[in-house]
Parts: sequence; C-alpha cells; structure tokens
Amino acid sequence: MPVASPETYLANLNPAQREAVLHTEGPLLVIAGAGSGKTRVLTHRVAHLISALGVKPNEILAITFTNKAAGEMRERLTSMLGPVARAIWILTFHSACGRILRAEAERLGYRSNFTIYDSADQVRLVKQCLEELDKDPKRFVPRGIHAQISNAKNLLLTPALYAERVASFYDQTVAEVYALYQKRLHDSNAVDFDDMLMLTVEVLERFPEARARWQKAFRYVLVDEYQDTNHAQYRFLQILGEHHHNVCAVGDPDQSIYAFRGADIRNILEFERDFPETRTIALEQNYRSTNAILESANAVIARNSERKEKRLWSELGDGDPVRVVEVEDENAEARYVASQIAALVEEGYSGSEIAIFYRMNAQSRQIEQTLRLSQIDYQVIGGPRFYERAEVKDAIAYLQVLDNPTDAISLLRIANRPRRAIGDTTLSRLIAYAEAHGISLHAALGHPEEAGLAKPAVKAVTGLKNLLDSLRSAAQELEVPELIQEVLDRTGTVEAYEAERTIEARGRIENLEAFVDGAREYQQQAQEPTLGSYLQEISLFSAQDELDDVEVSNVTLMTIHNAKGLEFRAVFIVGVEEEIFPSSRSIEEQGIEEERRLFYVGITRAEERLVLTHASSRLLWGRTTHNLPSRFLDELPSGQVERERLRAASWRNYGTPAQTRDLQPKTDHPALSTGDSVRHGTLGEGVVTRLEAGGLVTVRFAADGSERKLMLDYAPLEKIA
DNA sequence: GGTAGCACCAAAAGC
DNA sequence: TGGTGCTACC
Repeated sequence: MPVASPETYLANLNPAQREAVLHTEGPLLVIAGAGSGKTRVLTHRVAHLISALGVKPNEILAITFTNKAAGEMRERLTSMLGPVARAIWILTFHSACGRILRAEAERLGYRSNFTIYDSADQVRLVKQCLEELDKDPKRFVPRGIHAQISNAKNLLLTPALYAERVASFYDQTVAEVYALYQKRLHDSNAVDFDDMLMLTVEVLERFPEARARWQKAFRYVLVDEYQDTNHAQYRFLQILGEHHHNVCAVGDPDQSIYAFRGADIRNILEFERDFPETRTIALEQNYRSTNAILESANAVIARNSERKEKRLWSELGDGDPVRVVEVEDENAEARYVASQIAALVEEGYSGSEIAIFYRMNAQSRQIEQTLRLSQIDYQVIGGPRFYERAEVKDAIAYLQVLDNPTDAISLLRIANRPRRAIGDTTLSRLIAYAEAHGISLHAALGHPEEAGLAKPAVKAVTGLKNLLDSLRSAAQELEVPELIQEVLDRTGTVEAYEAERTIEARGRIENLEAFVDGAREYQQQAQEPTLGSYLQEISLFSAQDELDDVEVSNVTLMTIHNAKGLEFRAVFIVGVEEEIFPSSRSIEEQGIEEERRLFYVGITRAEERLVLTHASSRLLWGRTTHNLPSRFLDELPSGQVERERLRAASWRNYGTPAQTRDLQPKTDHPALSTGDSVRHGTLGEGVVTRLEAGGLVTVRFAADGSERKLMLDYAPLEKIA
C-alpha cells in the first residue's frame, strides 16, 4: 500500500513548490504559471496534510471546476495515499454545493431530491415565462434574458435585489421574468446550475447553524483555477474559510479566460486583500516548454496591465524558434499545417503529440477536410455533449419525472415523446387547469375532462398518466439500468427510432445503449445506488469525463479554450488574424487583455514546436475577408521568432482564372535534391537550397535573389537540366 | 398535429 | 458556409 512519507514527496519539489506544500496554516495564494507543476503542489499539499499533520481526509475540501480535474486529482491522491483518498472531499464547485444544498434544502423550501436543470432546460423555462408574461419574443430573446438571469445569480442578486437595481426598460422586463422563472423553478422543486451556488451561499448566510456546521467541517479548503471563479464562488469560499482561515487558492491571473461566463479576475488579483495575512508564492519555473516558447509567452503577456508580475523560465534550452507563417488563404493554411504535421511525423512525432488550435469552432471544418485528404488521423474535441443529446435527454427527463413528479419542464419535454398525439393545445389546457387549481402539471394529467380536453386528447393523456404510474411502480423495484431499459421499452422510444430507418436514428439508439451502459457502471461503483443519486450525479456530468478514450495516434483539433490545462510537443495555432484572434467582438467590447491571455494560454501549451499561421484572405461565413495579421504577432520578441511568407498558390493570380478554384495536389512531383535548378511557373528559374520533409522546398530565384519556401504538392515547379 | 422549407444569424463553454 | 427555429401548409 503506498504511504507517502515526507522525505520522498518533498524531494520531488522545487523550493517554491515545497513552500506551498508546507505553508499549511492561514490563507495561501499560489500564483502558478503555466506548466509550473500546480497539480503536483495541490496533491502534495493534501498528502502532506493527511500523512504528516494527521488531518482527517473528510476535513479537507478540494475544489475544482471540472469533474475531469476532480477525477484526476483523486486518482493521483489515491496512488499517493491509498484508499483514505476516497474520503477527501474532492469535488467541483457545483457538486460540493449540491451536497451542501441537499442537506440544507428544506431551510429554503426545497425538497432534497431537487432536480437540476441544464442550460437547455433553463432557456426553455425562460421562454415559457416570457410567453406567460406575454412579452414580445422579438424584443426579448429567451437566450439573452437567460444570460442576464445567470449573470445576476453569479453576482448573488436574487430577484428582489435585481429588481431594486433596474436601470432600463429591458432590465425591468428581465426582473419580471427572473422573478417568475425563480418561482417556476421552486414550484418544480428544481434548481439551475447557478442556483446551486447562489442558494448554497444564501443558506450559509441566512442560517447561522448551517454556516457554523459547514465552516467547522472543513479545516482546509483548496481551490484550483482560482482565476476562473465568479463572485458567488468567491463568496462561498470566503464563508467556508471564516472559521479556520485555511483557504489555499491556486491559479494564474494570466490564464483567466472565462470572463464571458462570469469569472472575475479581480478575485485572484485581490485575494490578499480579501483574505488578510495571506502568504503568496509564485511558481515560475516551467517544466514544459523551451525558452523560445516561454519568452514569446512572457513578452506577449507583459503587455497586459491586469496581472501579477511573473516571468516563466525553464531549463529546457532555447529550442526551435517560434514560427509565424503567412499563407494565402484558409486552404493554403490547412494544406500547410497538414504538410508540417506530415513532416513532424516523419521526424518521429506521434500524431497524439500534435495539436491544432483555433479561436472558434467554425474554423475547424477546412482543417478537418484537408487532414482527411492527407490521410492524417485526427479527433475534434468539443461539439455536442453526450448528456445533451436529444434522445439521452428524453430518457433522463423520464427518469426525472419518475423521481420528481413536480418537475414540469421534464414532464413537458416527454409528454409527446415519442409521438403520442399530445400537442401544444392539449398541453396548454392542462397547464391552464393546473394553474387555476394550484396543482402541479403532473397532477393535472389525472383530470383531463375537467381541463376541457376533447375525447382523443383525454385518451392520449390518460395513456401517458397510466404509463408514468406503472413506470413509477417499476422504479420501486428495479435497479437504475433495468429501469432505464424498462422506460425505453415501455415508451416505445427505441421502436420509434427503429421505424425511422435512418443512420441518424441508428446513432441515437447506440447512444441510448451507451446510456444504459453508463448506468450499469454507476450501479456497480456507487455506494448507495438510487435513482435520485444517479440523477444528481449525471446532471453534473459533462462529455469530457465520458469520452476519455483518446486514440493514440490522432492529431487533436480544438479551440484554445478547450486546450487549457493540456500540453503537446507541437502546437499549431491557425487564423492568428485581426477580427478572428483577437475576435472582432473582443475588440469592440474592450476585451483585449482577456483575448491576449487566451493567446498566452495557447502559446504555453507547446512543449517544443509552435507555429502560428495567418492568411491574407479567408472565406468566412460565406464572405471573403482580408484580415491583417493579429496585433499579438507584433508583440512576439524578434529574437526567438522566425517569420515566413508562403507563396505556394500565388501563381493563381497570373494563370488561368477560370480554373483557379479547385486545386488538386499533384501526385507526381519532380524528384529534387539540393542544388538542382528548377523553373517556376511565374517566378522564373532558381536553385533548390533546402528540402524539408512534408514536401517543402526552398528555392532561391535568379531574378531577384529572393528565397521562397514552396510546397511541392502545389507549386508549379519543374526540374531543368 | 406533423413536417417541409425557408429565413436568419453567426466566439469561447464549465457545471 | 451550415445549423436552427419558425411559418405555412398538408
């Protein structure tokens, strides 16, 4: 059994890391630069508390943002400490608040089996509230209103507080909708993600007994990625830390890239003020990247003013210069990246050690297409999440209704799925009836005639009610996986998809099978498997945790936001252009510093090679745009950067305009070697000065003595005697 | 009550 | 360009 002893685990740490581990009493702020070993600090600190100081595992609360991070931390601690690691509270903000809130829900008039609405549910509920209040859906877009409500909750503004601060007519409407939205949630015994934090803080603030209980429970609180906390999360930590004062926050202000979802960088910048007598430690030694990469990162981020001074360095040498490459358009960009990846693979890189980052998902398509043509295996991170897929959500909604009949949103979702002739008219009559008699929608299903439904509708609704009743009694006896199977069978869901006979429907059935498999896994590993706890668990679960089976040889494509926390030997960042990166909206909305941090995050993912590309023209959203190179490229230090302009396709402009569009790679290129004389379609004659893997050739042209880098696949080159 | 077709619009994404 | 949400029809 692995038992960590201080001698062994402290020897693995550099002085700053060691100090962060040993400074256990009082507030601690660890400014952890990219690649500086902050996970190591967090895990060693927890191990130290337990094995050297005798702190009980359940007195430690370690908070992360994602389930993935929590899982990784638990895994590492289990290998250091053995089974005691099980008892440590290693949770996301939401799951930690979920636990506390479930224990205290009655104080706020909720039952402890409350349903958690995901973002789609939330928007649907807002939409319903807007309709109920008879607001013009053109002026008040559900998405936008929901964003306002979410912001308000992140700032701990309850409907009443929000109403006090109304500053415009629009706000006035938001306030009205917010109040109704919150009432509807409460009626359904449901909370949204933001409520989990806001209501937990509310309970802790309003009820001293509850506050005292939880404050005393956690002698040591640790938070990862502190720069991403919003106000509610900050307040939550502040309250929990009031008794023991042992709050340890780890983060990096330079990697704060989530302001758009409520993160407030001031939390980390002002930690020392908010938590008096804080000890601050900066981790600046980087174990990931070469200095060419780190100095580029340092130079860029130094332009920001909202930060704490910090300079990354490493012992890994200068390494290859960072390359900035200008290409003609998005196709040339994709081809260039593909050729470079081929070259890296020839050099011995595995595809899984290479990543392509972009600012927005829309950029991935071109790249994917070219990678396919080049037969480079890749995987795209992002896209629709497993539990948010319609068929899975439907199945979950059934389970929610069985567990919590008052949950109106879930009931409305499944009322007519699969089709059973219960349409909008029927549902609105039922809703009106429920409203008028002060009963839940579910209860109204029992009074279809009184609700004024026509014969066929009465029959359909009664059928639904009977179905739900019998499933509910099945739920008493069956274990979760069997119950799900029962739901799928009895509702005819699978049958309905099979009848569609489309590939898409086949995929949906497979997803449902995967869903049942997931429930089996839960059934096996849960300590006390119940429908309720299963639902609580999966509603806080995201795709990342599920699909961990990364193909070993695949190149990874993702947005830079998704890349946070990851590292690759070689990184390509494409589309480093004004309007794209920085994005046009960030320029308008004064978000340049955050955008620069995002660039910084992208740069610091690279271990050995970093290539930044920008195109002089680009087809985006059906329009050709001409973007300038990103201002961030001008901020790179000249010493460590190599700039190139790739003119592979420039001959298009001279050649036959009619067929310039569909360029096919040439299958037979001339066999060239250094020193050969060549002729280029437009640039004339020259001499090959360099050949690189991946079909790149450098030619010095006789006409002007210039050297051009060309792609053999596309350049009109022929060998001359 | 269901669906085909057509406007419309457009970062980033955790729980 | 491509996905989505609503109107007009069957």
